[in-house]
Amino acid sequence: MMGKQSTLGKFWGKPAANGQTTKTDEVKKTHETEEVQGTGGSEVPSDTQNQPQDSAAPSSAIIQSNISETGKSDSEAKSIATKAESSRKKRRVVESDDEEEIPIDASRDIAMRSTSLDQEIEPLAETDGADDQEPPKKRVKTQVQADEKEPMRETAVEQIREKVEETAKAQIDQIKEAPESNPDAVSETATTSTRSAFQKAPIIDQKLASTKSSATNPFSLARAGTASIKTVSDKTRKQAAGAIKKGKSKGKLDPDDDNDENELPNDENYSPVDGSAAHASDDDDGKMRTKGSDSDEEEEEEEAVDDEEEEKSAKAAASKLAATLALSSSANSTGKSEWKKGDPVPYSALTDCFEQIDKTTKRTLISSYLTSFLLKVALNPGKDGGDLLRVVYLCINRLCPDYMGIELGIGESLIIKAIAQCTGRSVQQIKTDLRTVGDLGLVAEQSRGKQKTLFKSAPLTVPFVFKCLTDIAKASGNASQARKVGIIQKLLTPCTGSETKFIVRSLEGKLRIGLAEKTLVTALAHAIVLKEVGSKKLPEGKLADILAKGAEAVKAVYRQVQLSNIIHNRYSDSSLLKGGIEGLKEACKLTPGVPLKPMLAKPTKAIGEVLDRFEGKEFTCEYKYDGERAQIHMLEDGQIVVFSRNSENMSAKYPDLVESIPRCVDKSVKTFVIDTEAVAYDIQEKKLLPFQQLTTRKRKDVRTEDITVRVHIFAFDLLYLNGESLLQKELVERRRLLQESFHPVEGEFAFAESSDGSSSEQIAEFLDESIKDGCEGLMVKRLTSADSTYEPSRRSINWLKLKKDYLAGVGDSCDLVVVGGYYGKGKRTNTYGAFLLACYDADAEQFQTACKIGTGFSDQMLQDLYNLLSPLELASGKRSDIQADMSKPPDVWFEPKVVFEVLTADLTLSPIYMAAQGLVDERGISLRFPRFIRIREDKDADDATTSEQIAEFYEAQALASKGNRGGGGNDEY
DNA sequence: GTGCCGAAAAGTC
DNA sequence: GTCCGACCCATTCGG
DNA sequence: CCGAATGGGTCGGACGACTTTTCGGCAC
Repeated sequence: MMGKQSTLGKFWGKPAANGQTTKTDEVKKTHETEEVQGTGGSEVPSDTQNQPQDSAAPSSAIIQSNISETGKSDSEAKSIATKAESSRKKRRVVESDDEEEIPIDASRDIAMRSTSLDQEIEPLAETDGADDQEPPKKRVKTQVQADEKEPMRETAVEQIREKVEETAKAQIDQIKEAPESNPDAVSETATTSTRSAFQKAPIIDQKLASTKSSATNPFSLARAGTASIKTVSDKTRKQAAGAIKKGKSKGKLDPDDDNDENELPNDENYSPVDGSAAHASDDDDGKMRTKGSDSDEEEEEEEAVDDEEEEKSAKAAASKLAATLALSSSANSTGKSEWKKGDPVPYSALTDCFEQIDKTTKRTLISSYLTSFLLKVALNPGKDGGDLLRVVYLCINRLCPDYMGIELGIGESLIIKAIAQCTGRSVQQIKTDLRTVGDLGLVAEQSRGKQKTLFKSAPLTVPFVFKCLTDIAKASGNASQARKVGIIQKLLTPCTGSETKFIVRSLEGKLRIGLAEKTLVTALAHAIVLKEVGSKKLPEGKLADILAKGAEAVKAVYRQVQLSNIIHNRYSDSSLLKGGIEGLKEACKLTPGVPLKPMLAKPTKAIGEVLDRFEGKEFTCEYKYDGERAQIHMLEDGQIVVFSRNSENMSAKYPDLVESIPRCVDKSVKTFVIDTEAVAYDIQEKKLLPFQQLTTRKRKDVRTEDITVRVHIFAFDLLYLNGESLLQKELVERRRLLQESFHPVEGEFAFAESSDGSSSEQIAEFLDESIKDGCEGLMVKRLTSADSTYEPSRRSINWLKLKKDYLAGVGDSCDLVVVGGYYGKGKRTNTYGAFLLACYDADAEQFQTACKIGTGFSDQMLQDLYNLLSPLELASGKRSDIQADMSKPPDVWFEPKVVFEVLTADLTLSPIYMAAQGLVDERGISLRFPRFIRIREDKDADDATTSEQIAEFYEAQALASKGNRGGGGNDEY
């Protein structure tokens, strides 16, 4: 133990010696006399890397194996699973006609009801209608896929174009009369061409290699590697198992033999799966880059260069993308992700794509993988044409646009329950696995993997999965949880291979593959462009150019309108892309009633940094109110709608605003969108109330009469006025219009306090003021120039926020004892992911929990902390001198010994933490936004911040804002 | 059935 | 909300 | 002059306190 201590000592930052001292230190000078005797450890953290891993004591060996050996958990799981297997009940789920339904219907209805967006959604409605009438096709087909009749295509480019061409053609006449039976000419070519392509993948490879210098350049680089850096966990292994039969959907399945046939050779070609990409070297990557840009230059003139250099860079990027795209498309087809024309997209096709994405961390690659998949879907979007939309939703874990507020109502516990039932294992077993594996999806997959499937159910399809998810979301009321679990089982049962994993992750709401909305938008944009380009022959530079432009256009639209709207409006109907990219711009404009992503601000560490950035430029400082972001819209009919920061419709929560806002608007104003902060307000005292007060407002079915917490609006931006979008205007202009169009109303509406001063002193002074007035700090914004436009989510961080606790040495910092630990998940698997901290009650000689902490650690630190703390785990559980709420105990208890220095923004009264309980309130005190700073090596557990100190901090904080807030801490609630 | 309580989920920061 | 890490892209530095 | 190093910006994913809402289970 000792040995370890000192070894580890080297890792930690220096003790307080020359670092800043904690607030605690100052308060408590008495203790301070002790010298920092640099355990040899107080050296430099820099040698951390070189530290031989085994240098720590014995336990670390265990840890080590734990960490590096994924196999371990694997085998564990295996044994458990085998046991469980016998008891497993087999459930055969026959896909019902449910599948025929178009799930989107539901959401559409809701949309119409809950917001006035009928217009927006119209296009979708149409198609739905059409499809609904379509008689359900029975798709029992002979589905021996003609495997390969096509001679090889010349190049990947050819291939893509061809695919585009024929399918596009086919699609049109096809949709309405869905080719019933066997692959007719149309559908066949579509499928086969790609399929054969994929089977020949290696050959293509060679060809490409030889033709690299040819005109097809950008595509030829296809083989850029996915030097997979990710954990070589079993997912790769499993991949092979993830075979799917396609081409059939309902009814009994045929022997899988034919599948296997397809499968094996493919795997053969593909087999060094992770290596598959491996022949692709970084070299290639490099070449690709340069070549791409070369060609670029050649192509220059063509387009009116509206945007200066940005344009160029975007192009370069796109050309690269174009290149990777080819790769992805050929690689993509390696998975068995083909499906027949008119058939619903197989879920496995999607998960294949996910797997591919999961293997890389490179965003461009991710994007191109996705692009080629989306393209495929776009060309063959299922029988109702809505699969693209569904796929997109599945990619970002949504069911519908945010503002419709459809939620799954499913969390970890329920999923665990479902998995347990589905695999016949106990909830406890699953939880145990979760600890070691760190991901429920993987746990589920492993659990499933052990089961023998006697029957094979029909494979999952995207529409079916989507339908299940919406069903889950819709379920409510009595026994709804059981129903949800039932649906989950229905989903899980037919899962093969990695499908399980992704189903579960979808339920959890986290795909965890490095793909999220932003990346998806670019991928979608590229897919759309490619589809438009279709069969047209273009010089490759041109293509890159178009790609870039398209992406830019779609992104621009995306900034104004939710992603889902884009698709809703344009891409869900069968005649995908009616209006094309250009039409898109027209169709998706900023409209009152449709929320846009609010602009965000970047944290700033010092006033100096603000000045650095805004040197010599005009800027303004505004109060940063401590409330809730509220984007308020007024529609043409005078209706007021309030959206939250995450585009949730909050109108129901703020009926008072709906009533009062019109009073603040000038007569001339017909429609608007303003960006504001809603702050709790004491109408009697005319003071702002703390955030905690605001959150106690009811959220649903709020009637104005029984509102207890009044709200004051502080407006700081105007995005739309009388039919015109102001996003592109400079902030000065927007602010001017804002002030012209609205007028403050005492106790209800005001403009955010602002100051245009630009010296360091002025800012500092204003910052102090803001805090005295009960705000969090300042927002600093450019006033003029192109950098002052309102750009939702682009340079998403064009505003700066300046909070007192960011400023070095200003914020409250405490030294707290680590008393408990929580196992980490995801990338924190195999270390603790968070810790339970306590302060010290000197009188009672007890430790009182104060907060958990899970941020501020580097990966290395987390690792080191595991090594340091795991020996302190108490087998016997909580020590009796630790006061803690036991309803949700940590995974492990520690002997109180290690002290963390922790920074916090605020202190809050807590329902569950014990710190300083009884000193200022019945409740204990906790920390808002706690983050780890360093280990206090120089402190022992009983040198930690004491309860009294915590209480003092709290009082001081209440005092500091007394000027404008309800008095002290006691009478607030 | 009703009312109460606790756990889970979702959403704010 | 905070924070870290990987990637992308542009710029600068050094041979 | 070109490749390597550097640095800022983005994006994704770990994790925090606290509140209301919803649902299941239990006692009555």
